[in-house]
Order: sequence, then structure tokens, then C-alpha cells
Amino acid sequence: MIEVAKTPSSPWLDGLNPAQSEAVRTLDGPLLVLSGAGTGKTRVLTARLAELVASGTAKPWNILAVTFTNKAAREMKMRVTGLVGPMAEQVWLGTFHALAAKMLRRHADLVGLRSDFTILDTDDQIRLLKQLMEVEDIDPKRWPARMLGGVIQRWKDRGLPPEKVGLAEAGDIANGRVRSLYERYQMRLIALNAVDFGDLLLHMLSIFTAHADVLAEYQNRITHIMVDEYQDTNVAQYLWLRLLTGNRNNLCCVGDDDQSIYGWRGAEVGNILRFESDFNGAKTVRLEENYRSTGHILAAASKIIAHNETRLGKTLFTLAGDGEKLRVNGYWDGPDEARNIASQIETMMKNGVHLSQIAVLVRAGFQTREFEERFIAIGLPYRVVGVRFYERAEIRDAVAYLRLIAQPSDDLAFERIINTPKRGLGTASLQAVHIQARASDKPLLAAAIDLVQTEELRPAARNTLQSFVQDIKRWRDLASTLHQADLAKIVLDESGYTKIWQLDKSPDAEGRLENLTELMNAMQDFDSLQGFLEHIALVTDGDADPEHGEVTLMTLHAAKGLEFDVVFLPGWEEGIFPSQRTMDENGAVGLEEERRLAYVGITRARRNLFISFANSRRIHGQWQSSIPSRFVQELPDENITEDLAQGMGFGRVSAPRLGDDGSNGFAGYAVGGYGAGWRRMQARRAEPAEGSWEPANNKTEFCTGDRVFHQKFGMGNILTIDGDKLLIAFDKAGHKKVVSGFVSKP
DNA sequence: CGACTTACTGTTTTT
DNA sequence: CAGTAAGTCG
Repeated sequence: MIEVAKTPSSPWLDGLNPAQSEAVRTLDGPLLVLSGAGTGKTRVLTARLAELVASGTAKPWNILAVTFTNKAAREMKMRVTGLVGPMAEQVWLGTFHALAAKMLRRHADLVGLRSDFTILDTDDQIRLLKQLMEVEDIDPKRWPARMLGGVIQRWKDRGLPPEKVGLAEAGDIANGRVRSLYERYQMRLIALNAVDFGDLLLHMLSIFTAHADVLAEYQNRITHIMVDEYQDTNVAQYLWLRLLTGNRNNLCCVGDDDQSIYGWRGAEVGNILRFESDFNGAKTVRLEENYRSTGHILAAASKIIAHNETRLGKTLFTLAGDGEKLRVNGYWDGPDEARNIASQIETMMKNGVHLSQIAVLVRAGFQTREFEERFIAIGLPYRVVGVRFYERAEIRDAVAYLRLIAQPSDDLAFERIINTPKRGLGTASLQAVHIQARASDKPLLAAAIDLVQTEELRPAARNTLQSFVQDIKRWRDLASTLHQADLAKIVLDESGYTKIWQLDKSPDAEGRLENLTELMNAMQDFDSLQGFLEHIALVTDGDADPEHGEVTLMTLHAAKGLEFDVVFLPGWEEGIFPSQRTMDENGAVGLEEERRLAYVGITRARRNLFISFANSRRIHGQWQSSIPSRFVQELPDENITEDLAQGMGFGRVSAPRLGDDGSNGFAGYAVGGYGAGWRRMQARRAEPAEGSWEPANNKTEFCTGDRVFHQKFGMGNILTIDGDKLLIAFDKAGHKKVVSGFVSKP
């Protein structure tokens, strides 16, 4: 390496490897830093930020540094402060949403909002949509509000306001009424002086597009932009970045296309894949030296991800030794898997491994249950990451009180608490308030104040409503003199909310009371009630602090960015992981994302990795036999040791090796018999040539009316065929939808 | 208005 | 199976 002259006072440049160093020293022009798992991404990001300031290339306030999570933003701020001191405070540093919210509050009037707008969460959105769906006459059974909310959110992710949504793509959803639902929803949000998460970006886009002066102001001020986790950006975020970058083009994006796992949430891997053609003269730096995992782990991860077609390609390497091979375990069933993993953890614990260094990572939240049950049974300390604090019902109720106090026009908060605790103000009373509100064009709370002056409600309801609005007013007056935490205590006690849980006899009531106390503790640290409400609107992570002497149990998604000495990856079975639904909905693209998830999971481990699958599992109360994930098959022989349960003739080699089309994970499998798996294993051994093995049952083999046999349902006749999905009238089991791979001709 | 019963439906979720 | 959501009765 050539010794480059450097300022002696730049400690952040010390110890960087050549690639890292190059990324840190490339200060101008478009730069893509492709950083594989564990290659020191955060280090590069913070060092480069420090270098920008220290070299005089940019003043702190000229720099915009964007992350996805508050946690990442916090860490970056801390580390940059450590490097350059309090100057770091001046950097525009935060999440996409927090930065956009900050901007939007300055220009709210340009889109018809006031600067004190409320930020709604998903729950509020859904409830609002349900109301509007009634108006639009959309059947909530056929089209669940959650789903339509998702559709609208996706449009927002793509930067599409209602008028830009193509008729074609809106056409077949909810009989073509989603578009007008979206329109109505947006109007309602403005009327409520509220925005949802997607609006934060969307409104800024429309302001930047319609008001050149506003955009110019930001473009002048921001000369350098840095983006973390670029592979997770959606179209709206991309457009926002593009507009802010202007023609300076000083944009540095850091990310890893192989770790893009949020496509289903609107993230566009395309953004990172296209970077070089998107930004003229872009330079790409690859960080490929991994400082986290041992050789076998890294090799397995690399070889699995190599099965993906759509990637920029990197080759991770480590100077650490090979370490131990991955262990691949087959178990009889779910409980067997949980029992074995739990006892392996116990053994490690006895051998001095700290529990905080052990994680069990699952594909979906419900999979943690089996482990929880086992861990409780043997008294193994654990914690489940994922149940978000601010999404708990009791917290949302409490916050709704505070929201209504802070913002009397917050109708959603009003609706949430008007009858919580039960005051006898049910649908009839609420209806009356709604009518009054619509007639006078006022928020619900104001309408309620008017309504109690009239004879409209029967005396009992009127009195109750009267005292409710008076309470709110009284608390509102208190808010100016009391600290918000004390206010919260008074509100919860006086409203009778605390009492609900004190009287509740269900086992989790105590926990809920603790959560409320926790909420008030959390409120201590804020300057104002407003500040606290802004925080909870944009922060959902319940601070996953480690070092707690507990095994961590969480989803693969939640594990991104974390690392552990020992990682267990259970449930590697077709249909679970890769998830059947993802493959059904997104085909080959979905399968590649699932594989990236596998890659993320594997690369979380520093030293020991255990992958496992079970022969049968109880899903929705039904026992179902399962087959090992194709990802098990993709693990290279030389990096693993395989352990099967006693007498189980069903090894990983029996996992499907299919084309990556995601079309039919089960094709050709006589599921249910271990013998079948064993025979396949023999067959594979005998004829291992790539692609030589064809699925036995091709979907084209079936015709409507065919008589077929199913392992579990018996004989039946095919009614309809939809791709590889068959609707079959079984003689005994009735009508069932099954995948063609499950049935055979007799 | 609210308590109770019945039917349905089950991923991942940085903000 | 188990949790929710809508529907029905008192």
C-alpha cells in the first residue's frame, strides 16, 4: 500500500484497509460503496463524514446523512461526535422519515397542512380506511382494509399521488374503487391535519416539484449527501435524494444488494443495481474483507447467495481461520427441534458462552413460540425482539389521551378513547358526535363540546360526554404547567384507564401496567409533550439493548445489522423458508429475496452456526410433513457437518434442487414418506450432474376431470387448474386447493 | 350498549 | 390451535 500523506489529526483514517480508505477519501462525485456483511460499513460511513468536515470539503451543515432506522442514526451521530466533536450536531443526520418530517413542518402550508400536523401510524391508517371504505361502499371482507392500505402505501412508496396512479393497475382492485378511496383518504388526512409515513416523503416530493425556490434553498445548503442501507430505498426516497442531490452529484450511497430484504415493503433493489448508470461518472468501491465471521460461515454464505442471478457480485473473504463447520441438523418435529436447540444452548452456557452472544433467528414471528415454550420449561433466560413497545394496545390508548390533549383536532385519538374505559358512550353517541362534526365542519372534540349544549343526546350520555370533554379541557390546562410525565400519570389515573388493568384478571394485565409505568419513565427525557409525541410517531424500535444475559429470539428481518457468536437458524423447510407465500406472490424475484434473507441469517454468526429442519410440523393445528429447504441443499458439502435425528433417513440431499423460478417448490415429491426422501437421496448420489434431475410430476400432466391421488386426502377429481394450483373434489375430504406436486395419477 | 358466540384466517414490518 | 372480528342476543 502506498503511504499517503495524511493529517496527523485524522485518527479515523488509521487502520483502514485499501478499499475502505478509498471510499473514505473519495469525497466528491457519485460514489457507491458496496459493503458486504461485516466489512466495516459503519466505520467507513463515519470516517468519511469526519473526513468531509476535517478536510474542509463541506461544513457540517452542508452534509445530509440519511439512515433507515433511528438506531443507525443514533449510532452514527455518536461515532461522528467521537471523531469530530460537537460539530457533528450541525450535520443533517437522521432517518428518511425524521428528516422529511423536519422539512415538511417548515413548508406544511404548501400542501394544505399546518406545521403541527399529526403523524399517523399503521393502526390509525387502517381505522381511517375502514371508515372511508364504508363511504366508498367497498366490501371489507372481499378487500380487507389492511390490504388496501398496503396498496396505497405501495403507491406512496413509488412516489405516486392519487392522480398519478394508472387506471390499469388500480382497475381490478376493489372493483376499481381503490383509486377514489386513495383520493378520499388523502383529502381526509389533510382535513385531519395529519400525514402517514409515506406522506412525509410524498409531500416533500410534490413541494420540491412545484416550488423550485424551496428546492433550490435545500440544494444550496446541502452539498454532500450520504445514504446508509441504500439497497432498502424505495422509489420515493430515491426521487427525494435525486432532487436534493441536484447537479452537484455529491452522493455517496452505502449498501449491499445481497442484503436487500424489504422488497415486499416497497424497497427497490433496482436503485442500487442501477446506481452506476443513474449517476454519471459514478465510482464503485467494494468492501470485501469480512471482519466478523470465520471461513466456513463466510464460504457457505457466499455460495448460497451465488445462486442469485440479480446481483452486482462481491467476493467476501476473511483473514481469520476456517473456524468450525456449520452444523446442519434434521429433527423429527418442531418440539424436537426446540428441545435439542435449547439443550445445545444449555451446554454452551455451561462451557462459558454468554447467553447474550446466542441468537435463534426465525423466518416468521409465530415460530418463536415453540422456542419460548421450551425455554420457559427449562428456565432458560430469553427475550423476544419484535413486539414493538409503542404498538401495544395499552400504550396506544395512553398515547391517544395525550394526543387529544396536545392536539384537539386529532379525531382518531378521540375515537380511540371516547369509550375507553367504558363510559357508556357507544356507537349511538359517537354517531351523534360525527353528525354534529360534519354539520359544523369541526373536529370531533369541538363537536362534542357543542353537542352537550343541546338536547340531542339522552341525559345519561350527555352528562358522561360533558364530563369527558371537561376532563380533556382540564388536562389541557394542566399541560402548560406540569411536566408531561406527571401529566400522563394524572390523566391515566383520573380517566380511569389505569383502573382497567388493575381490575383485569388476565395474566398479562400486570405486564400492561408495567408498560404504562415504562411509558411514563420514557417521557421523562423529553423537553415537551410535543417532542415526545413526535418521537413516538417516528420511533418504533423498543430499544433492543443486548448484554442482558439472555438468548435472543427474533426474526431474520429484525436481525439485520446485528451479530452473535452463535446463531441458530431453525425451520429451514420448503414453504416456511423460503416462504410459500413469497414464492406464490413474487415468483423468482421473491425466491431471490428469500435467499438474501438466508444470506443475512448466515452472516449474523461470528463463530458457530446451526441450521436445522424438521420432518413434520404442526401448522394451524394440523400436523404436516415437511421437506428440507432448497437452501439446505445449496449449502456446500465442504463447509458443513450433517447430523440427522436417530434413524431419520431424510437428509438434506433430499431437499429440492429446482430451477430458481420459484414456480413449484414441491414438484415431484411424494411428501409424507421418509422412504421417498431416502430414495431420492440415493438417486441424487447416483446422478449428481447439474440440472439432470427433472421434476417427476409436471403440471402439464394434469387435465380438468383427471382422477388423482393425494397422500393425505385420498382419491379425487380435478375441478379446476390454475397454474400449478389444483382445485380437487376429494371423495372423502371435500374440496381442497392443492399444489400439483402433492398429487399423482393413480 | 355490551357480553357472548361463531366464523375465519393465518409472513416478514427499519418509519 | 388460537386470536380476532363480526354477528347476535339479552
